[in-house]
Amino acid sequence: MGRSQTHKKESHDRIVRMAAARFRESGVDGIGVAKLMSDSGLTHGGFYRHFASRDELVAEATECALRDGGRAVTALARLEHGAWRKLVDAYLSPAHRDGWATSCAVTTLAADVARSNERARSAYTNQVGVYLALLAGLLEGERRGAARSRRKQAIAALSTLVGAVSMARAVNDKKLSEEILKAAADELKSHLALPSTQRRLRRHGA
Amino acid sequence: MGRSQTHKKESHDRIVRMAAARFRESGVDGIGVAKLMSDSGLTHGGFYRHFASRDELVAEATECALRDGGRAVTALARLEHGAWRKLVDAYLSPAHRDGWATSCAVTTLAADVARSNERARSAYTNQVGVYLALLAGLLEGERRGAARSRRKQAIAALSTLVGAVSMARAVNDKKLSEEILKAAADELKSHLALPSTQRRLRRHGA
DNA sequence: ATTATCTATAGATCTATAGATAATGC
DNA sequence: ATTATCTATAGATCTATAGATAATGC
Repeated sequence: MGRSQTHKKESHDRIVRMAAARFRESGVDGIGVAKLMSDSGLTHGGFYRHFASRDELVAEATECALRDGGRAVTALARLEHGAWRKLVDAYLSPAHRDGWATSCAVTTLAADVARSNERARSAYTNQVGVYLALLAGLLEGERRGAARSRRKQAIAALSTLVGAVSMARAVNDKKLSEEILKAAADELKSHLALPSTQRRLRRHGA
Repeated sequence: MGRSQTHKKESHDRIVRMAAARFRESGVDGIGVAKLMSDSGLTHGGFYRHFASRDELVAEATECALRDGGRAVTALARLEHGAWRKLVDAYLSPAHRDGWATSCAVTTLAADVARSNERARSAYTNQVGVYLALLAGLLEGERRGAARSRRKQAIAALSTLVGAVSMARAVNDKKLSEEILKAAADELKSHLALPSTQRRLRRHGA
């Protein structure tokens, strides 16, 4: 039907975006080329005029998925007021836990990327770097110690976000799932966003 | 060749243990029934006399993988001295990061379990409960606030462990990977294992 | 005329089943 | 005689390719 370069680029982007969503939903091994193409409104025969191999799509879709999540997190981190709190609450929300297709790929694709090609892994590595810089910047706003200490805190905080969402998705006890999200959010907010005196009071009292 | 019930149980266990390792290595969708059977020294035709479906093996192998990791963590948690420190250091060690086949399934199979059957998810849920009880128990040893607070801290700590290992595996920058493991370990050890006065000093000084 | 996409298919692999084989336990 | 495992195969699905078709741009 289409023959123009523009049309081809649109098809290419549609396939990549579809794969970025479906890979997050079903896992990178959970959906095949034929289904991805038909979901994108195309037939599977055309696939290899767009990508040298399935693996190349995996790389492009991973890049796309990471960019998605990155945009959302960056937007929250740039808020004037309460950026840390809002970022933590959004990341650890039931909506993010349940919204696989549009979720942060640093959590959702972690295991798939670890077993995937170098291009996907490099995109993941860069995105982790971006997140750590954002989080360390927010900690700076809270005046928390030296730069080296802030980086460590950023790493621990990102780990907590990723781990909490991973576990909240896997458990099939709805109460436990929400408890995990809430506890991780509370700890991240109380440990890192309050002046140290309040922090002590909160810890030892009610 | 074999015909005894004993022999059958041995074959069954061998298949489950093989699957528990291979599923962690390659992902639940990353290896097929035929390969699992030949790796277990059997032919694929016999598979369905052991399991009603592939999904049943996924459930049993997930239970087995979770038990593996659980044993290792429980052993560390029961140490008289420095249990918290040793547990954190072992979980966040390069050896655990790289040892997929024998690693803690709460991290390694999180995404696969989340998309898997209820039996696998229930096993995962139970194991998370066991870990939280162990960690909260260790926090009690450190005299840290009320039980409710300890449970929250245990959830945040387990999230940090799981997230740090997930990311350390996915990034393809060796230095960043080790930095993630070390920073998460340092934060977990300094935040939770020191008396609160030392904690304040450490945070604001060197 | 070019080329993005389509139809059709090769060859490999997947889950699952049917029936044969051969070691155990009566 | 029973039954754990084997050989063989069905039918679906997977990645990848070859050649046909039809819309664009000269």
